[in-house]
Amino acid sequence: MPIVTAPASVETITRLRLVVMRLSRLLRQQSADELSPTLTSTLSTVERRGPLTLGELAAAERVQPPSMTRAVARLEERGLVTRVPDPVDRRTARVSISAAGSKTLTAARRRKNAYLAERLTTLTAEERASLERALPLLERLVGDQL
Amino acid sequence: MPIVTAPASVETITRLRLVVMRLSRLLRQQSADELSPTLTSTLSTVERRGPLTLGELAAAERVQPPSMTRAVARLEERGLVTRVPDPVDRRTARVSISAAGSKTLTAARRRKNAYLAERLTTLTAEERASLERALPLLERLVGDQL
DNA sequence: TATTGTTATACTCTATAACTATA
DNA sequence: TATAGTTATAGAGTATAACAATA
Repeated sequence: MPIVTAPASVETITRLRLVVMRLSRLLRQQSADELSPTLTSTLSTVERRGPLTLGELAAAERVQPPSMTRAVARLEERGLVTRVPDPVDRRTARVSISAAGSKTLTAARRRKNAYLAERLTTLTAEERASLERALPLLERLVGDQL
Repeated sequence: MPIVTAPASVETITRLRLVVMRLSRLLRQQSADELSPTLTSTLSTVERRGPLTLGELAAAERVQPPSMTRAVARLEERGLVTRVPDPVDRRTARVSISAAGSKTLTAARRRKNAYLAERLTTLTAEERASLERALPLLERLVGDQL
């Protein structure tokens, strides 16, 4: 471990930005037919963190409330989430995943993962381990709390 | 190098997908006022790989030709790239970065990097090193050829 | 008044399909 | 005919501003 904590280099940062944008584009294209990355991410958060208000969801997904209104409306149309009005504060409702939502998410995950998994086979086991070690760091970068 | 190459776990792949989408969203938001991630990425490719035809650019950025037509048109409007018609094949032209384009890219890089760099300060030097090791692997995942 | 969420509107990015110009 | 690129069109995702309902 180095003693001096040099800041990340300009080149590293630039490459990180570019590779993230390109990878996200690839993932978005790949999922054209199914649940979009945006809806998948939202549905995953609903599944993982239980019933949430729209505002909490927007904060978790780091989008503005109108964007989340739209995303939840789509998920609801497709029967993947339900909204239960808060009995105390009638301005809000809790969004929960439905049985169909869980099922859809599982199936979507399988297909989406298959695509990435196929690309990951080009890496050695050691390289994949290296990638796994970097994963929590990326998550901290986006402020992901498990 | 290990003998057995265990496949990446479902959980790892899922997390990789989600974190990439969230990070890309964060980066896109952050650059609302300046050069968008799409234009930045395109301009970076033009800078790095020299004069390219529109088709070559589309392939490099992994978008369809109409998307690239649009991106290049925007960059051209803003004087960041130039198109030089191919003297032999008059259907095509070579796209090059302009002096203004280089200048803009450098400035954009500085601002965009500042944002990511700030977030990277929450990592230890060792963690940043870990992230740097993973970077080329992510690049291979998207098929980035330097 | 303040907060939560929605509606209205606009813009970027991307795609597919159909077309034009050139080879 | 085949290829390179463009135009037409559509849809997702996101934002800001203005609004409505409730606290």
